[in-house]
Amino acid sequence: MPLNNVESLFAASLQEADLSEKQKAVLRASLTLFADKGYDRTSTADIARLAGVSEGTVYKKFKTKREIFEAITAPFVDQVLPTAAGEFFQEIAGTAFPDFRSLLTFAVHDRIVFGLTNRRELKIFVQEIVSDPKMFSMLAARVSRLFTQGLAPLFKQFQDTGELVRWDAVRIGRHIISTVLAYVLPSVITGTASMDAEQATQEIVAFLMKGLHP
Amino acid sequence: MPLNNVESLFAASLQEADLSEKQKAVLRASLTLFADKGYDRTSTADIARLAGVSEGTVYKKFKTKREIFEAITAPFVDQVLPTAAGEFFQEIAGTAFPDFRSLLTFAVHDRIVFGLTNRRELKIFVQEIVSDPKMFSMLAARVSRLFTQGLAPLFKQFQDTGELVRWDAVRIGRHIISTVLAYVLPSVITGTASMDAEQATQEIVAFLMKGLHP
Amino acid sequence: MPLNNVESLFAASLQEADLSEKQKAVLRASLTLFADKGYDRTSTADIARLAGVSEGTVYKKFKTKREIFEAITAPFVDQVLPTAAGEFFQEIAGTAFPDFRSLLTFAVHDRIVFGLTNRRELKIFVQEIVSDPKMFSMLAARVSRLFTQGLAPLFKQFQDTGELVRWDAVRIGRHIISTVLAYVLPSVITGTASMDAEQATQEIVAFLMKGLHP
Amino acid sequence: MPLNNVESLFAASLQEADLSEKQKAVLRASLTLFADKGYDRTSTADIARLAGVSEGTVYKKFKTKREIFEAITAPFVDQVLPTAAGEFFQEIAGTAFPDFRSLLTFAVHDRIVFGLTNRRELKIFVQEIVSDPKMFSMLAARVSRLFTQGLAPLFKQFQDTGELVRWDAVRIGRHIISTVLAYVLPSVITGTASMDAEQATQEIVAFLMKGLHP
DNA sequence: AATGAATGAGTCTTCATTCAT
DNA sequence: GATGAATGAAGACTCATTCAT
Repeated sequence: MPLNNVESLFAASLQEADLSEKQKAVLRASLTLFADKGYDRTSTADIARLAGVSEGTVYKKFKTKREIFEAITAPFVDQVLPTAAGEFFQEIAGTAFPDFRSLLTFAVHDRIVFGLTNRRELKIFVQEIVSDPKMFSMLAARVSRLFTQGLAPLFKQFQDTGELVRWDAVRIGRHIISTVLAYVLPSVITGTASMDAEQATQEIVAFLMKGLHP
Repeated sequence: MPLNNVESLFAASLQEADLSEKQKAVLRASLTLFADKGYDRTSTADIARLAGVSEGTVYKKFKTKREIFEAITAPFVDQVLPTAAGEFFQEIAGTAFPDFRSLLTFAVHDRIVFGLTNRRELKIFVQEIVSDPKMFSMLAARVSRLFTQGLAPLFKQFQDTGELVRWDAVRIGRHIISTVLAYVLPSVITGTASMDAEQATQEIVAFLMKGLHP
Repeated sequence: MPLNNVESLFAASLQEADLSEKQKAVLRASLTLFADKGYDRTSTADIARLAGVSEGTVYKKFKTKREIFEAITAPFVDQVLPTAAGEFFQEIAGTAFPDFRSLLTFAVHDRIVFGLTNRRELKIFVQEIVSDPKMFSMLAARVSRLFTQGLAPLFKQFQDTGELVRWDAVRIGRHIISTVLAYVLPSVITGTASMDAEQATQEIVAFLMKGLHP
Repeated sequence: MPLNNVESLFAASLQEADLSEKQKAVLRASLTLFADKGYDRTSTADIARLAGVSEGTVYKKFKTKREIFEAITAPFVDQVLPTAAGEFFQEIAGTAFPDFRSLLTFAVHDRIVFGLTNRRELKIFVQEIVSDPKMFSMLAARVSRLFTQGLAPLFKQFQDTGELVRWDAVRIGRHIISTVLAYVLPSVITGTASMDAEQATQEIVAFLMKGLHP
């Protein structure tokens, strides 16, 4: 079963050519602090200190503190989620899943690993979603589209074989996502990685296979 | 089916005798602003303005901004959650549920109504949980105890009749909670109440009854 | 040797008819707090709390915080000092001091007891003098007048008998006062009364008798 | 007779390399205002205005208003007093004083000049001593030690030659200090320098030579 | 007379942001 | 590109004072 190859999404975005070493340090420090204390409770002085640069340097590439935030989260929402979804599809398209359980097992495990790997970015993201309803709505719409457009045909295939209940794709997606999040979010929020991805996958799949059975 | 009779938990706490009308306005304004913009992005000047009082009045009863926050959330975590759980148990104990579906339907519906009714307090709560890992851990421990101590015997009863899968109480609780939250949290975060509690209850119960079947 | 009979100057001023029991409590509390923490660091809320009255009551008799201060210090400077001086003179006039040592011993002991008795009032006074040059100048002028007008004839008498050096009255006064203060002020500032007035008088007189000898 | 060469103690501390021109202006303005109005009655806005800088600048180097106070007084108590005492001793050790009068004349004149030169720092110091008994006790202990340890041998020398009364060093010190302060403090408190150091020295020495004679 | 809730100007402090070097 | 001193607009909080009851 192929593993998620976008493990270090943020690290990848740090490779971008137009960022000096110090700018990257700023991003890294911001990521740490935003995740630890939240955006509002992190000062630009904090960032400069942890990054080991001057306060002026923080503002050389990024015009505002908000821009730093976006440099961290925008890739996440604009590229990473779709990209991840894209790769996800390619995996799915490239692999002939013999049954729904195989697909579910792969998908759940993949997303758990993704979530744990990008734990800190995810936490920043979650904090913002909870504070900013617009961001939540945007994300919800995007995920809805992913299910209604991208995944619906796949679901139909398993619904036709009698392996998947004939609910609409969004409802199915909602059940899957909430079940996965129930295992991933505690690690994201507490910042600990103490989770057995294999065991979690087993438990989730066992529950979902029954819950989503026709 | 008995309905949640703690609908107006916050309103109830506003009745407390030692709060003047203006002090109550401060609490009300704080609740609104904290829920809308978050604790950090709400200034005491904002609160004073919305409450229609001077900034000095804000600090007459509450010595710090944080105390206002706690005046809103502490009742929630210290009394409301246990109280709600207590009433919940009394309902359950007082009512002889003929089967697991009846219990589940009641519980799910009750919590959905509770969540929607206390939408704004819940949002403030969620914002803090996401920012403060300690609060998350505390809440997780409390809920765990609720399931392992309070609900385990009830679960056992239905496990013996073959209606409920023989998983441990925490895992069962996790699946139930995450499924309910998947329906409630969107309303909490966006601040809209546009949700059909009956329909949601039906969908959730249908899913859980299968997922938690032995 | 007559003893200072104005021991409780402040207590006396508290007897005034136009002060209710609560108003007196306000004055008492203010005296304590001003002496302990200084005028600026004492809030009217502190005063109300220690006096056991409401904040409104503090302002019933006294229109401003400053007025409370003056109610404490004005008697001190306007009546107490002159009054004390007056009584002092009467004692001196009434008593035929056989020699300068007798006069000095009486005066020094009297002023030490006076200072220790009114320790807290004195401390408030000293704090204000140090902060407000005008008050210092006023006091200096008053004391100068006391010596040049009131005491000069007396000094002359002992200068004529060869018991007292022929310096001007202000200089003599300066030496006497500074020597006495060197013993009294430490107790005033630290707020402790741990001082032996008899021993101090002896030491001071021994030193002054030599220093002021022709 | 050597003159005190630490005349501009504060100015010297302003030369420190890690202070920008504006930071020095902040210290200078604070010194002026603290001396004029006292610490509590000086606002940081006052300081910024007089220094010609923004309020933010005031807090760039000094994290609190109290730190500014300490930047002014700490050198005074931690370095200046001991240093001054040290130089004072070296002068005394380096110079062979033929008699007690020579020593006294030098010491008194030196301390008068020192006090007048550092008039404003001294005033701030005095204000704090009067408000804060702890500071007074600390200073008193330090000065006591200076006399019992550093000066006692010197005193003994003159006591053996019959030039100095056989009182303990602290008592001798107390008489000297109070007599000097009687001349210096008026200038310190009123902020005027209108004093003839030579004349004052003469008067003080004349009085002390007699008062401290065996 | 007494209360205590209410006020609003003012205080210390923080912080995102700018700019001369 | 990088620095860090400087800014000034808020921010949380205090407090002397007032006034309806």
